[in-house]
Amino acid sequence: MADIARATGVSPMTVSRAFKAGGLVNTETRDAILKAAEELGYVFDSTASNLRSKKTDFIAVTIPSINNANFADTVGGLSDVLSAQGFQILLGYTNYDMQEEERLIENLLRRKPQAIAVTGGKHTRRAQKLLENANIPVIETWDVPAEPIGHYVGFSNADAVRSMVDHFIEVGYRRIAFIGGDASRDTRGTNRRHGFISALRDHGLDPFRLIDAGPPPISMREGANAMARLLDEFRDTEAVICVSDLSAFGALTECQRREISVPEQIAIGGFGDYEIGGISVPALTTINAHARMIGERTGSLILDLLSGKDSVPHVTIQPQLIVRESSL
Amino acid sequence: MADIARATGVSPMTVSRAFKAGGLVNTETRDAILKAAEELGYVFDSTASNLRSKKTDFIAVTIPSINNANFADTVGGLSDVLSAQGFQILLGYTNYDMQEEERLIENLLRRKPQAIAVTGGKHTRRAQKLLENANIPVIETWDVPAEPIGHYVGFSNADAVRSMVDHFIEVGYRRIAFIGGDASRDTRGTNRRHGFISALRDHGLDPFRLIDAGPPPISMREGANAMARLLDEFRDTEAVICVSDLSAFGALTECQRREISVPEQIAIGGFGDYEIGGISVPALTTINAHARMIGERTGSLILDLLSGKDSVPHVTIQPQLIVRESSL
DNA sequence: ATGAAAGCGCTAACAT
DNA sequence: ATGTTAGCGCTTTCAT
Repeated sequence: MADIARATGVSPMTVSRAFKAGGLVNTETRDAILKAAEELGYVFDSTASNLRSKKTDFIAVTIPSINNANFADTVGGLSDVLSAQGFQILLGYTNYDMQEEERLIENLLRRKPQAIAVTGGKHTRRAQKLLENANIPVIETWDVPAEPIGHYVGFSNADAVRSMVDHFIEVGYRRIAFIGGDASRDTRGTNRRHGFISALRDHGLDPFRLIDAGPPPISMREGANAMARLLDEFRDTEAVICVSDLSAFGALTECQRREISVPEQIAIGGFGDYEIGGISVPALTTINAHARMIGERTGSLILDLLSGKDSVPHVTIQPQLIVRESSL
Repeated sequence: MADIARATGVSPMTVSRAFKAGGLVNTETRDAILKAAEELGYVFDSTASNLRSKKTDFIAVTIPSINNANFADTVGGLSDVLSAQGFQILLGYTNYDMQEEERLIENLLRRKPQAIAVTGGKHTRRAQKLLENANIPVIETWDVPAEPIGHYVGFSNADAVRSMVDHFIEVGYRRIAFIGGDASRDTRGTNRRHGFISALRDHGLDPFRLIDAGPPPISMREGANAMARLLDEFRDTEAVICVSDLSAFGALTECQRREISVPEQIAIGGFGDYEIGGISVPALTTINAHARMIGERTGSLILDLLSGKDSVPHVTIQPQLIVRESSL
């Protein structure tokens, strides 16, 4: 900036102002400054700006895995809303591990983000404390936390699955199984399984057809393997709900390999409304959790909070049951 | 840091050293400092560190879209290699648009990353210049650039498709079509189509069965729509190669809906070795471009370059043809 | 509309 | 092993 100031015969402060959006600078002066900057190959140094102004325009975001279309959609929504306002997302992957999440949150906070959005409503004690003391907006997503740290944009995974169970029962299925929902790592999957269990109980059915598909992420292949076990262990199963569309599609392919027709011999439901479920033959009944909208709402909430606008503390998303051929 | 220094009776400089990895600090002193830091709820401020030390530990990365398993894999590989060494990735999405890429690169460079990895080997003139003048390692990926800016980790998309054409012809297919490869935005897709065209010509076949699936990203649905057009326009087609596994799977579902058997009535090939292709029924013949390895190699290359180790300037990945049921 | 002075919170460089 | 000094490149604040 000093070089540009010298070249244009103004003070560094005027150069600084010329680069800001609402800078109160004479138009001609600004043009001269921008021209000199381009000629000198000047690149604005935000590290200095960050330090002095205590504004980084970073938004920290943690997701379990980048390689999941649902979370990618959420980040996409967040990114579109926030980068339009000049924010840069600092993305980190927890790999579905709360210890890893803690490390990640600690590292991200050192970068002085102006807000942080985390996936899920359950964290280590220390992570919880770090977030509480960070003194920036904290938004938990994809869940309804038992004790929210700050704000949240989420939904009840259990209730969402319950709505699918109700649908299956209404259509006439009774011997219903569930695939996935590892208790050790994935709270959302676990909540979905809990929702399944309590819904079956409420209908007077015994929820013993539970197939463990291992810790997340649950691949299509693992869904297929789980389906194989289900078909072997509980031959009279009429319907199965899978923890995600990916495992549900894997389960479908296992049926295709065994020439078991879906839904005539067994119905299948998934979760997440991934693209695959809408185009597979048969198409998969699923729950649309509005992944992208979660990101967009989180982004708007952050913008409101940072601009001091008053805003609702909690946003509850309404997941939508989508009935397709696989359960009819 | 001053507070911690006061509380522990040392100088701020010692506190600073206590937080560094190889810090030459007395063990007891360090313990006392870390304890005081924890008690005071101190969070290290990297914005100040970044400015003073001219090291941000940021690595900038641009990809066309976050919602693509191939690019997500590349970022995953990059992230695993780099975050283990304390680097934070600054991710940006170009949405398959070179103008958007230019804006993105300009913004990312202001953050003073220590290296930048971009997807593809073609950029606007200005983006090219920005990268050249950035004075940090620049790595182009997923392609073999005509004029590399710095380093690259990639492969020839055209040659990869050529290997698939060779396979199709060897198996006996002659009337072969190609779906995708929009010329306006996606250089990788375009290169694949070029590879298809020149391979067919080399085999003495006329490559006129080209179905445009629109600008990227090409969804499964768009693949299905393209397949519908192919089946209507060129009824005697024996085989089709799609620009990606996603469109290939969409094409497969269109065949399933029309009760056209694959590969008996028409063979299908994809690109990218997405999970879907390995588990669909029939499984899809594809090209594994080693997306994750591209990320890992790019990460290692960056580590080498930043640590002054000498390293090969260009890494050429060897894509692998994977023959599955859909082309037998 | 522009300028001058001061300082953000660290760490490079040098000293002991 | 630890301390002192200075300063990274911006922007806040106050002045004109």
